Amino acid sequence: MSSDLRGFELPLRLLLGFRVLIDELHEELARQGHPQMRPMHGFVFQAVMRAGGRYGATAADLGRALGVSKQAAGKTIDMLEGLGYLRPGHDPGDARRKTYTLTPHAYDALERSERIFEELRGQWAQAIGEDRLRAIVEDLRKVTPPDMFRLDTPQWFNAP
Amino acid sequence: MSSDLRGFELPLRLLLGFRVLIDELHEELARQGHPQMRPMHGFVFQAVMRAGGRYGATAADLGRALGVSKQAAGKTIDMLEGLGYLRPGHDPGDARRKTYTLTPHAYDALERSERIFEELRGQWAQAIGEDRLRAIVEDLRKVTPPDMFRLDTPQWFNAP
DNA sequence: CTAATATAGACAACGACGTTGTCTATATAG
DNA sequence: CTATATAGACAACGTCGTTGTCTATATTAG
Repeated sequence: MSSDLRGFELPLRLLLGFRVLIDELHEELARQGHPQMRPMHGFVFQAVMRAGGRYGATAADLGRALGVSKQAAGKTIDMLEGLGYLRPGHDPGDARRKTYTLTPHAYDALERSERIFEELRGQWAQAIGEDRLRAIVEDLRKVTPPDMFRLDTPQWFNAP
Repeated sequence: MSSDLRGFELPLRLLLGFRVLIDELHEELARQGHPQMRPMHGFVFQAVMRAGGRYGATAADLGRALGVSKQAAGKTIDMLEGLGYLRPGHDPGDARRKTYTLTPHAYDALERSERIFEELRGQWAQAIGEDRLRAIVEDLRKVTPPDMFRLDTPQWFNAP
């Protein structure tokens, strides 16, 4: 674990940091009534809110937002509807659009995620210092793109 | 992109940082004679070196190291053998074991990856400062597990 | 030495999840 | 009015993971 990964350590630590946060988030979410939530879902919820129009987002909207085909987005929507996180609607101005919006259950999950992330952030701040933690986020902003929602769906992202 | 992702920003930045580094690595690797390398492969190479015995690693070794089934590991091995990154051998002390070791082509890829990562690290250091960059890695060590090689194979990790 | 158990590897069936392609219905632009 | 673009449904398929089964080889217990 020592000398043979000088250059490899930075990317690896970034990935591990992400995974630690996401894994702990979902362990806690499961305890708080959302055992079916997957890492991908939070991003999908965000995308549903952003990508849609006034009456919600369509599969095509979602596909564009997440960087997948509309068919793949449609399957994700079906699953989330089945889990009670999305509900169908329609756009009175365009009969083609079959829209979806977040249910209260989904907002609950988002709010809980927010709180859990803040708790985890607090733990990290305790471990490394609030200033250093803030510095990490500020620094990463300088070297990462501003658009956060093209994720190209990693598979472990979807793992149960 | 502003207020509705307070708690979400830290994990997202970590992921984006990882993706930026990995994507740029592979763009450059492709230019340097390794267009077929995928994000997963570097980890597999590391695992082949670590997980195996004196005569190389088997599919079962690799599966354990990467957290996937031996069948999945076997398919990965087949692909990497086809690309010229692994070559078969055998263990004189155990006729069951069908071992694999890295080819010179794989070592070339590893060395180039190392150099490219150092370059990217240099770019980041220029953007945010060498001390801050070092701090990021040191801090992340404190909040991430020491064992880095259980990755559970994300799919985009495998994307072309 | 032999018998029971564990492990390596091959093979097959299957499942999750993504893709592309085709088709119809509705909007929108010329 | 007509041509083009887009939404959505449906189907076929590819990739990559899984589990289950089978044989060969090692290892351990009696």
